[in-house]
Amino acid sequence: MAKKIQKIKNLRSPRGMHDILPQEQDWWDKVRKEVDNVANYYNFSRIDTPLLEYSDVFEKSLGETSDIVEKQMFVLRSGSGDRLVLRPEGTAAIVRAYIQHGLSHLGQPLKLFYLGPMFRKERPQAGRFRQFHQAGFEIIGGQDDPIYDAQIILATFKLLERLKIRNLSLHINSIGCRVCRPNYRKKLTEYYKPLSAKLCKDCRRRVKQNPLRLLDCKEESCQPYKAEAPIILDSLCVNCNRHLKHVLEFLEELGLSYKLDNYLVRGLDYYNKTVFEFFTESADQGGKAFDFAIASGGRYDYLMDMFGARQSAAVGSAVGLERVIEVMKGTDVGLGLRKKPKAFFIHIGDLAKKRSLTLIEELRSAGVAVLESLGKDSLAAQLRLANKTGSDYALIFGQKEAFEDSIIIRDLKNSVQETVPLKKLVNEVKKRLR
RNA sequence: GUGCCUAUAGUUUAAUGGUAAAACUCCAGUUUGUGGUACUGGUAUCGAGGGUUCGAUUCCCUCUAGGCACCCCA
Repeated sequence: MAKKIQKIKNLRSPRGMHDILPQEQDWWDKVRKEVDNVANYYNFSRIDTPLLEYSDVFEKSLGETSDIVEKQMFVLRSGSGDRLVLRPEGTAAIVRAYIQHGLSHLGQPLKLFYLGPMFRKERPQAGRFRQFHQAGFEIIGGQDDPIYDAQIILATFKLLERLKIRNLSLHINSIGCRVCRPNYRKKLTEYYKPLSAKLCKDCRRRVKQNPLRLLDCKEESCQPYKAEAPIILDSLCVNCNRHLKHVLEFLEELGLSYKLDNYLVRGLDYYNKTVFEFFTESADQGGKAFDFAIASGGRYDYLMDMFGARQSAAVGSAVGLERVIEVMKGTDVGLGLRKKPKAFFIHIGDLAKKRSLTLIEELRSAGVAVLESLGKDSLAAQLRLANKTGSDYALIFGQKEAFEDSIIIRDLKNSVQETVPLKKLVNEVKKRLR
């Protein structure tokens, strides 16, 4: 008795995780290619780390109270009971690899880049997914020279520029260091505490838990207080101040315009001194408006410290590729892909069909882009496909031609065709496709 | 994780308490070896599970997924 095949119902990709379908791949190819180009241009070497890491890599480094660690990590338990997590970001894993393999020996600082999927267990929204892709640049080790901050920003800018992202605005700020940040936090808290009753619900909580986040508030009623709040620039220590000043000078030297944004604070604990985000305004007119960054980064000397690096200096950036592609699609710039000319092979009859296999192979190995649909036997259907795929020529090989050792080359644009001997096929086709 | 809205063919959208229309796409064909037009036909257990009902795609509940806001973030 034949077993009944049970259909699997409700097949779906997991929440917030998407298939990248063939129609989408051109965009991704373009992005991957430009990441590669820019990395090459600035001498960044590629590094790939596992999708899984021991949870310590992120828990200790991003901050135990950061949202990512508290509730956004996918945690797995291995057979032996180790806690593994799907990486929620790239930097911590790269620093781990850097330390583990003693990559400081490759020269300092080391310039690395990566591209791959990241995972965060968030509620999905436009521009926010549970599996998403980031490309990033890192300059690790050596001195905490502000020139590296500028180089990272430059490389990131160059990538976005090459991807034709218009109306970019670069926001930059310094969040100080272990010395000056606590001072600023204290000032901020002292300023806000008496105002507590007048603030929005979220801000009242922020005063106690995460004062820096007060600067992020978008609530109308809080804006006046925000405007009067002390800004971090006035609290920076000499060192941090000088660092920021140099970064800005370098950006000016490079002709990169920026907006000093005193309200910019980043979510991860490991940042110090320079933090920055790239926004795009193009999406505001029509289409979806993004009020989030498409790329961001900063200096993370403390992450190096935490992982026990000798040279505790590092700076990096990450680009959200889904967001970038979304913006690219919203502009009318398009991909500007040049179509390669191609030929479509058509067979008629059994003999011709059989011989098609070797003929097509011959063409392909000679470097000719050949399309075919060997499973379709009707001439009309094959021609229709040739037309739809945008092929330039149809190579028609039928019963008659198979006997004569010839083949028809048909120009699909002007419907002119010519019969040529098989021997000349490769050369004739190559000549025409050039 | 919280709140609100949504869920019908591959896609975009209709209608309806009595098992579903249309457009585009795709597939096949319009008499046997010539395409892009036209014409014909085909493709939906109406997100999943349960409940109310004689009967639900249509009403109710749960779950799942999507969107928006919050949280946070690329």
